[in-house]
Formats: sequence, C-alpha cells, structure tokens
Amino acid sequence: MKHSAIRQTIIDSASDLFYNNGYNLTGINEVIKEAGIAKATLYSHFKSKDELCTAYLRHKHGTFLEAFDTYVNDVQKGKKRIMAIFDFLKEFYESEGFNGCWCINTISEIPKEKIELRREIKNQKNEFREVVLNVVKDSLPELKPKKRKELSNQIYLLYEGAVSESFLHNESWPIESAQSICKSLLG
Amino acid sequence: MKHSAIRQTIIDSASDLFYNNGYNLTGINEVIKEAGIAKATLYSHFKSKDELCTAYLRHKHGTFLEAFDTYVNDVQKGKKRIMAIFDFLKEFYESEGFNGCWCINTISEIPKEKIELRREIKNQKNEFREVVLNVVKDSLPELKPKKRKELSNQIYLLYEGAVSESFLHNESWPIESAQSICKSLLG
DNA sequence: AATCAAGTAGACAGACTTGTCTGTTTTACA
DNA sequence: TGTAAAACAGACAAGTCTGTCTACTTGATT
Repeated sequence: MKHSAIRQTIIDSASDLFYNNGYNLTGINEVIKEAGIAKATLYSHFKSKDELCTAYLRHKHGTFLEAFDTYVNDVQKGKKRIMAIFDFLKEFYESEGFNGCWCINTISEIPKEKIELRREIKNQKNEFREVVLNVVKDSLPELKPKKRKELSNQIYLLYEGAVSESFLHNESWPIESAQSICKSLLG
Repeated sequence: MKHSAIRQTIIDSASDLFYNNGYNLTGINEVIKEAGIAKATLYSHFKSKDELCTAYLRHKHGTFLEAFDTYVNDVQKGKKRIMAIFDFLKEFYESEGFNGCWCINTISEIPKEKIELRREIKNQKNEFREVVLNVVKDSLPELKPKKRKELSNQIYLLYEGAVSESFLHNESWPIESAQSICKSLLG
C-alpha cells in the first residue's frame, strides 16, 4: 500500500470514529485497530492526535462541500436553488451515520487553549458562509451586495440551527421549519 | 455547613467548571478542590460523575429559565415581547463566561449509550420550546393553535441557532440576524 | 458530656490515555 | 535482485481518570 493511501486510510478510519463516537472518547488505539496499521505508522504520518484531528475536520469539510456543490448546482438557478440547500440537508439528515455538525461537536470537546483547532473550525464555517453567499449571488443576481450578504447570513444561520436541532431532537421538523422560514424570506 | 448547602456548593462549582472547561475535561479532583470539600463527601451526595452532570444540567436550566421569564415577562405583551427573546439572548451572549449552550456542549461529549443524560437534555429543550410557545400564546392570542405552534418552533430554532453561532464565531451578528428574521416573521 | 452522623485528607486500585521506542518484517523501486 | 525506506507488533513510560476505602476530626443533638 502506498504511503499516501495509508495516510488516507488513517484519515478515513479516524473520521468515522471521531465523528460517530466523539474525538476525546476515541483513543489512538481504536484508530490504528480500525485502520489496520501500527501505532508507529500513525505517528509517522501525524505528529500528534491533534494533527489527526485537523485532518479529520478537513476531510469532513472537503467531502461535505463537494456533495453540497454537486447537489445544489444541479438545481436551476433562482429561488429553487436556494431552497435546495435545505433539501440537501434533509438528505444529509436521513443519511446513515448522521451525527450533527463535526465543528460544533469538536469545539465542545477541546479545551480553549487549542487555538489551532478552533481557528480551523472557524475557517470552515466562514468558507461555508462564502459558499452560501455564492449560491445567493448566482440565484438572485439582482440583489444588492449588502442585501445579498444579509440574506446569505440568514440562510447560513437557519441551516446551522437546523443541523444542530434535528440532531439533538432526532427529528426532521427543524429542517422543514428552517426551510419554511427561508421561503418566507425569499418572499 | 448544612447538608443541603454543601450539595449546592458542589453543584455550583461543578457547573462553573463543566460549563467553562467541558464535562470530560473537568476531573472530579478539580470539582472537589473548587468546592473545598473531600472526595468522599462528593460521592456521598452523588453516586457518580454522571449524576453530578444531571444536577449540573438542571441547575443551568433552572437559572436560565428563571432569568428568561423575568426578562421577557417584564416586556409588554405583543410583538415587542417576542422580540425581547433576542434582546435577552444578546445580554446572555455579552455576559461574562458565555460558553454557548450547555445542552449542545454536553451532548457532544458523552457517548451515545448514556441515554439518561440524553433524555434529560431533550427534556430541557422541549421545556424551553414550551416556554417560547407560551410567550407566543400570550403575545399573539389571536393566532390559531397550529400557527402558534409553527411560529414558536421557528422562534425556538432561530434562538438556538443564534446561541451556537454567536459562540462559535465569537460575534454577535447571528443574534441580530436571528432577530431580524423573527421580525419579518411577525410581519 | 457522650454519641453518632457527616465531614476531612489523601492513599490506592484499576483502567484508561498519548506518545516513544525497539526490533522484525514487508514492500517498492533502481 | 539488492537495498533502503517504511511498514509491522507491541512493550513501555508517564500521566490521566473515576470511584473506593481507611483513618481521623468536627459538630450537633440527646
């Protein structure tokens, strides 16, 4: 197995375990067992568990953004595409292994001093905000920049709230509720 | 010091530490040091750390609901009172030691098997939803039950999203954004 | 004043954690 | 095919954690 393939195996295993069972509740020994590699191998690819955590967050973020883009850009531009953001979330919620937002989960687990990880999380959220802004830009080009930004922040907020609450209650109504609010925002 | 006073001291200390530093990241030894009591004393009041966690959650919930009620009921009934929900949140956000939602934080930290704690958290959120529903009921009595429930769920969702996001970004715009959405929902 | 419950300090068991290190074996490539 | 890099298994260090236990002291009530 190639060096880079092993690295990816480690990240995949760690991602599943960290996301499903929690970062602190998952030991390095579990990760290496799941990945089928030796401990020294893991530490030759990542110099600490925190570094692996960063790789985990980036992996989740990357696959998420790709899936999001694919889904949303497949819908015709306009209000429909904006509404599709919440259709995507509904699929995400219904997918096996849905466990809420990895950013929120991770930030709850790590101490305040780990500013590297906290920055990574903030960056991801800001990047996602930018993605939402672009959907709005493409779908409602007549909107002025200020109004555009305002609307996209609102949609982002609705999306994030819906993720957390659908997970917490284990019910889908927060997603439908968020979508209906979005609809009324679009007028 | 009375038995019940010691119990309260333990809960107060544990609450500060759990909320500020995280449940798993706070050891029993820290709690007893902060409370100024012996370990055996703690375990004579609570049979496990998890039981103390329940007490912590209830303590936060209780003081929160009381502050919420006091603040919101002080505002004249009507749309103003509903908007005051977010004014309250702004004060909460600006208060020292704001650390997001203890429910979301805790649920991210504990394993799935701890169903007792998870139930407690869900119950708290449902109780808060009921509180919001009552604010809506008092403020907009002309609304039909179905519409009332729909609106209160939306407000709840906005509130929760604003808590999480203002904490994550360490910025207040999510609260203002949520409030502005609420305003437009009220027409 | 005697008694007994409830506090104290902190050692200890046992099970975890991350990260290092040794020594062996496998694999990739020149 | 030979060699060097990189994998392997797993012992180990040094620390963490929760929860139990012993032995002692305090304080309120009878």
